[in-house]
Amino acid sequence: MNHVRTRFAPSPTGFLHIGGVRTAMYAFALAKRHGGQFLLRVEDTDQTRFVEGAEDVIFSVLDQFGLTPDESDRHGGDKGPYRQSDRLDIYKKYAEQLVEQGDAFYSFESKEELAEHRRVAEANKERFAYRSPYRDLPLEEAKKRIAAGDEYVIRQKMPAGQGIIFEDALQGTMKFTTDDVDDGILLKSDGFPTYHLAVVVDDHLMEVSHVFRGVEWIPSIPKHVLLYKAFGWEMPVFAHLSLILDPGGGKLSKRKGAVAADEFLKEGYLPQALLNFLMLLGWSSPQEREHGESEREFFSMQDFVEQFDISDLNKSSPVFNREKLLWFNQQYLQQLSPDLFVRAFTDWVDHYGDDETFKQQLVAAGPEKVQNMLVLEQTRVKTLAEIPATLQFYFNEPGTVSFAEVKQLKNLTDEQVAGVYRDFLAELSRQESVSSWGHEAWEQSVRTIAERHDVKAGSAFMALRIAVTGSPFSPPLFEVMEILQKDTIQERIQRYL
RNA sequence: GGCCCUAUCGUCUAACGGUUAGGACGACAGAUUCUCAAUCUGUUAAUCCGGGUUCGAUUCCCGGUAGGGUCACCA
Repeated sequence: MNHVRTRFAPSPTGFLHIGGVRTAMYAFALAKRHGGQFLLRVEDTDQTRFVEGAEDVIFSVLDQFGLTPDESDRHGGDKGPYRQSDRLDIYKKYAEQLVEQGDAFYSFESKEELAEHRRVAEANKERFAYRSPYRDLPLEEAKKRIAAGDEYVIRQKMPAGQGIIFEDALQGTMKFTTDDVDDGILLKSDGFPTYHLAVVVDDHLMEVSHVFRGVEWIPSIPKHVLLYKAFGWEMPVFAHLSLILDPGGGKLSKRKGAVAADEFLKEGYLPQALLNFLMLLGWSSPQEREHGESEREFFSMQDFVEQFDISDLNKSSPVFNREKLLWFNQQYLQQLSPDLFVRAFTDWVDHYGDDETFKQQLVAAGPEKVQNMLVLEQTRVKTLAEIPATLQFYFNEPGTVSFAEVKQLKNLTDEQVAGVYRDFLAELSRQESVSSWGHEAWEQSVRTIAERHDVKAGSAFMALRIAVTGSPFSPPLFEVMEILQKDTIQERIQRYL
């Protein structure tokens, strides 16, 4: 495959759907696999949907996922401009060319006429493709009206009864007829192109070789095919990607959690985990089949790039399974070296942390102590966002807990619990520090104390855990005490006496 | 409703005419453990239905059913 150029072409709506990341990833991978270019084009032809700062979101998200474009408005490239609103004169020129050729026409219907058509179509229960009454208006007459100041659009002139056969790299062969297709608008009355015109013109001019886009574009394929034909341009290879479905049915929606790419990041997912999860939604490695490596499901972006091919994609639509994503994230979190884990968390706090008190507490504790705390959490959390809550007890004195509510302590007498606390405090006061006490000796002491008061060792640990952390769930007690240090431990246990 | 697409455990998927239909997530059970996790082991569960084609269909064809997409001066 020579000269592979792919593109990602989002609209700047202010947020990037997680499905868009998957589309971009596939496009990115194909380009990289074949030593080609991956470009980013901003499709901002809908003025009514202009959102301030939306382009920043797109660039920032792609960057965080490592899907950095080779060409774009911000990365350079000689096929620009890469923002459609900066290409208006280009679209106008090509639209007018089509009019001159007879493949499009100036059209003057009012909003009312259009609404009437729609009403009739609906009443008939069946939908007929729209045929504009202006499609056969002599060009001279149309030009006169325009000169007179009439508002106009340019519509594509759909031929009657023409079969269209389309070959999709993923979907296979599809057949359509122009009788089902509208005389669709190519150039709007505000001078902006519609998607159909812009996408064809741009993909050609930018020399895009492979187009990845969602299946929602399939119904408009005939329009695009006819445009390529009218211009006499060769079509790129198309792959219409399945849509990611919501567990509740339909397109992945916001009902149950995030759908925007940066929301997932904010929720504490690692980009590489997200990417790995996403790539498996509709793709499976060819190596599985060849080598029987059916158990493999961890792929770095590099692994993916090395083996990605359109033919390994699935046509059916996958359901977005948040449990599995969570599992992937946990796995990736665990695989991180302690240093990288700490870095991932501190980066996350810098980016998304909104608790100023907590941030100050981290600074006050110092990097070494924070690292010690974090290492204890590495196998215990599934997302980075869970971490702040788990560290609270280090910084804030926990409330006291009623033992009656704690399973292991229910059957103990007040005497027993108090005895354990008093003896432990006595032992502790003899130690220089928790660290110098040492894990072995510390644990032996607790066990001995437990025995002395006729309490199970587990219950003694639990009683201490509750006093020190305020919760029946915590990281290993000795390590926790080492971080908290002698004085704090004494104070906290003292509260129960 | 018209047009288009899809259909293997609850979910993601493998098996490109011949397998005891495999793996992963989840769930459940056990092991381990000072708790919760993590880890290890095991169990659970699928070819949508009906016709063909074939010696033989998860796999090919047709129909049904179900799900999805789309029918804008939005992309």
